[in-house]
Amino acid sequence: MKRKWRLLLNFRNWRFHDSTWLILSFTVQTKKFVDCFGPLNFITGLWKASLADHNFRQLTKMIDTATEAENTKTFRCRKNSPSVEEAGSGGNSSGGSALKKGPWTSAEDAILVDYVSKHGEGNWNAVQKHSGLSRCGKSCRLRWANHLRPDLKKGAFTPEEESCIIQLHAKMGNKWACMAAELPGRTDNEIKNYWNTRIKRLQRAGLPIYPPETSVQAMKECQKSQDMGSCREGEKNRHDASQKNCFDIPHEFKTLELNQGLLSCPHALLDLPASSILQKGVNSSHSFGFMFQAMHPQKRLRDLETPFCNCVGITTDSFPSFDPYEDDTYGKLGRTFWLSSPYDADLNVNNPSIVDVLLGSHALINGNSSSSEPIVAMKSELPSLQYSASHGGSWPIPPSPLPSLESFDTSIQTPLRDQKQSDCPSPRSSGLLEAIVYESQSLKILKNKSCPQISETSPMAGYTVESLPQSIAKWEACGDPISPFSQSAASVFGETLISRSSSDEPLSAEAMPGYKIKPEAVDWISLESDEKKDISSLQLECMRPDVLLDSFWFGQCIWHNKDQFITAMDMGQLLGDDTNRCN
DNA sequence: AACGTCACCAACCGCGTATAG
DNA sequence: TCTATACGCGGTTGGTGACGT
Repeated sequence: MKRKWRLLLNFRNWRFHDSTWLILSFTVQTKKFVDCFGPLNFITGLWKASLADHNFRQLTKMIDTATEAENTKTFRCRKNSPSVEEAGSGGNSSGGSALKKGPWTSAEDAILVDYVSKHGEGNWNAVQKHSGLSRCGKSCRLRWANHLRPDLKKGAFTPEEESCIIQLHAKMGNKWACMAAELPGRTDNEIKNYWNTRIKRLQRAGLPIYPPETSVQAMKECQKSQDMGSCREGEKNRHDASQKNCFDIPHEFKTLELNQGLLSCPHALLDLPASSILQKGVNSSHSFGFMFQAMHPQKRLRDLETPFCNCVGITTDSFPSFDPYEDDTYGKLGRTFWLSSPYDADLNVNNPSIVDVLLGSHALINGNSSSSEPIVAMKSELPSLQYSASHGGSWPIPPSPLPSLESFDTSIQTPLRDQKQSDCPSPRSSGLLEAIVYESQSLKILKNKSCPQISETSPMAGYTVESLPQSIAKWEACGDPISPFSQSAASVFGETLISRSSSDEPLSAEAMPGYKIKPEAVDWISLESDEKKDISSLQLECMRPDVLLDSFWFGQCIWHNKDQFITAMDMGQLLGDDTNRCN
């Protein structure tokens, strides 16, 4: 039995090395194990089979006692890799040399609650020292703030809260903490998670992030403050405010301020800031709410037919009204999809100026972008297929390969509008390129037109109710698989964002955190010679049925790192033996 | 039943800021 | 003024269960 513990010990130490981490990349469901070892992943089935609960603690105790010296040595070795150290810390080491990570146990919660009730909040690093919790102060604070605080409100957000969050986000942007302050009992993390989830949902559905009412309201507030002179007080002040007063106006709205002319043109609010998409990425919660979410292919069109009618009913005097919070995702597409796709080519053909206006984007003028926005990510999300595909069609061809976004401001100013478009404007590309093209057009327009002019020349007022649906119908009738509807920018973005990491870049250890392919020979070398013998001798037993069964579970290990096969088998052997013993 | 996908959530990490020495 | 430390915030990751295929 002693030998087995030693083998397990070796295994435990091994896990502290990056190269062996994968060995333990299994799911743990045995709570006791988690409680004792922390988030150390293990093989549930094997563990359950091999160790009864009653001797579980005994096992861990033995391991800790017997390996104290080795652990000390190991920790010293791991000192250069804090993350690994923390990740590997079982949480039961004494002296605070290792901090536990991962899910909190009820026991830890109790300790923390007890500590805070006695000492109050704050001084979180002292918690570890005085309470014996093997958690860093950061973790303690987070746990308390997000879960243990007595004033926390549990459960799903109420519709009122959701409404509030949307409005707050329209005003504040990603100031989660500030938003949480406005929502008693809710945490910034909660709100953030909610928002991110919601954003994903809306983007998948191709719906605007903000309901129009919220957007308009935020803009009104902005304009109001502008009228009061506060806006004009300077961007500097506003920037300061964004840092301090928690009532920052998202720069999308700031941009609107910059385009004062547009503010006087309500329908200009219908702008699609495709550039904001491009600048920020679709995951950006700062992405402007008015953004036309590109429609998904035909199947969505039917759902949207009615809303399109609603959409075209928009006049310069009114916005379509609806209850933006009727459901959580504006799931009733028909109700909420109040703006048409900007990639409706027929729109462009038949009513080019409509597109001009629809796409005329204040965001284009917005050279600023939140520091928190994933610009870089967005840059890399540009699907290369878009450009190459565009060559084959009559869609406006960019004068150069799809520019990087560093130069995007320049590229979108390219007067592509002057380029002749064919009568059959089916783009041979998906939405992103159109977005770029359209944005370039609209930028030029915005640069050349003042807002009143836009207002006067706006086709919105003269836009017929039939036009949009008809345009869509044409696309549907054409059945053009590569029509703008067949692959929208949004879908491209979304899909690309989701899949990119696995498809766009060659896999490498660096690109795959946690997947350190190269084994560390030191693990094996560092074993005592008698331990090697143990392992070697155990290999001879590998043909035993129970061992084979166990080894099956280590398939991942074998696959990822065949050099560590022995260790995996060793572990399987160990557990197999334990099974025998316990049974 | 197995598998894949997605939504949700908890927790971690890095960075910036505030504060004390 | 500089440095170290504590804290807070926002972005991101990883686990898990539900659901669909």
